Amino acid sequence: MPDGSKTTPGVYFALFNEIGIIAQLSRALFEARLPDGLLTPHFSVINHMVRLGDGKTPLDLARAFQVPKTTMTHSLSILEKHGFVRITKNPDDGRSKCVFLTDTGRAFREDAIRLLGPDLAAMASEIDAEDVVSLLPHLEAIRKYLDANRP
Amino acid sequence: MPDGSKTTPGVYFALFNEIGIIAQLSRALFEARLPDGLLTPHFSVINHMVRLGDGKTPLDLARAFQVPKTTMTHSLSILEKHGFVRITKNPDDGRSKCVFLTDTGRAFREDAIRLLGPDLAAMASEIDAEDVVSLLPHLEAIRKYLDANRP
DNA sequence: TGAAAGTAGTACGATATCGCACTAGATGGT
DNA sequence: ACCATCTAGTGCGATATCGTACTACTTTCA
Repeated sequence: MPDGSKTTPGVYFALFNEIGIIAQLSRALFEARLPDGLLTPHFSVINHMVRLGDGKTPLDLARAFQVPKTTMTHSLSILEKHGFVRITKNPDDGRSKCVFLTDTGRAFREDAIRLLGPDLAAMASEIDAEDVVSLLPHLEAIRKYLDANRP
Repeated sequence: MPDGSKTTPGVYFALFNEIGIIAQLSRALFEARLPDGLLTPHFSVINHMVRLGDGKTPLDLARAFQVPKTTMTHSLSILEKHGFVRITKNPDDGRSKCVFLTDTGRAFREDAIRLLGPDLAAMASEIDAEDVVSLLPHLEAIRKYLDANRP
């Protein structure tokens, strides 16, 4: 019992343990395919803007990724340095800014996805996509619970 | 289709996205309950040693947590500074060392688990433990696949 | 046994993440 | 209109993570 492995809390321990390791390994896999200095967070921000539209504020993005705004400021400065995004003043709010994708940014994402294709295809041959689909709602529920109960 | 949301690769994107966010949120939840300068990796190493036995080498631990050995060296130095572990020479291999738990380290873990109890109990009321149990084998399969196919 | 190759750990430097504190601008109550 | 309060973004400092390169020791094999 002191190890918690059979108790109810132990189940959640095990869950977060597995998830933490998967997050780490999948991140490493991603980054092995990205060009030189680009990391998962950089790709993720671009990907998010392609999927859900650009023009959001840095704080919107920070909230979407559940990171402190200082972290997002830093990530965006990297993306801007690479020419992947363009950051403008927000005409509706003098404190704020807006982040827009550039063609270079879109191309970066396309390239990354293309380079990642073979890895995901290989994975699909061993981890059934239907299985993954059935996992997603449960993970989503856990994510939403944690998000709603943040410290 | 360019967003990948309906394609097979898109499913894996979504999976890793959810998992990444859950890892981040659960980590933040953990750390809110840990004393001052202690973080999840510190707790995890202690917890691992309680569950699976101490006396392992730093490299063993690095492999168990899928982190570079330099990261583990750093984590262990923190744990040693706090008096949670004792690091000795390995009598069987002059290059190597052995990491042992101290009573202080065990007490730290007990305290952390106790402080975390209410959070996990609250979670159990919304996220069914049986659901989590049924997720674990799938997550384990994914983790093992990723581990076996590291870059 | 002696040299080549491999392994454990560390030092160092680069970058990421994040908390704290500050500035500039917006908002709300009087 | 004014002042208190709140909010968006940033600068700074601390720590975590990780790659590279190095040392010391071990193993392998001729």
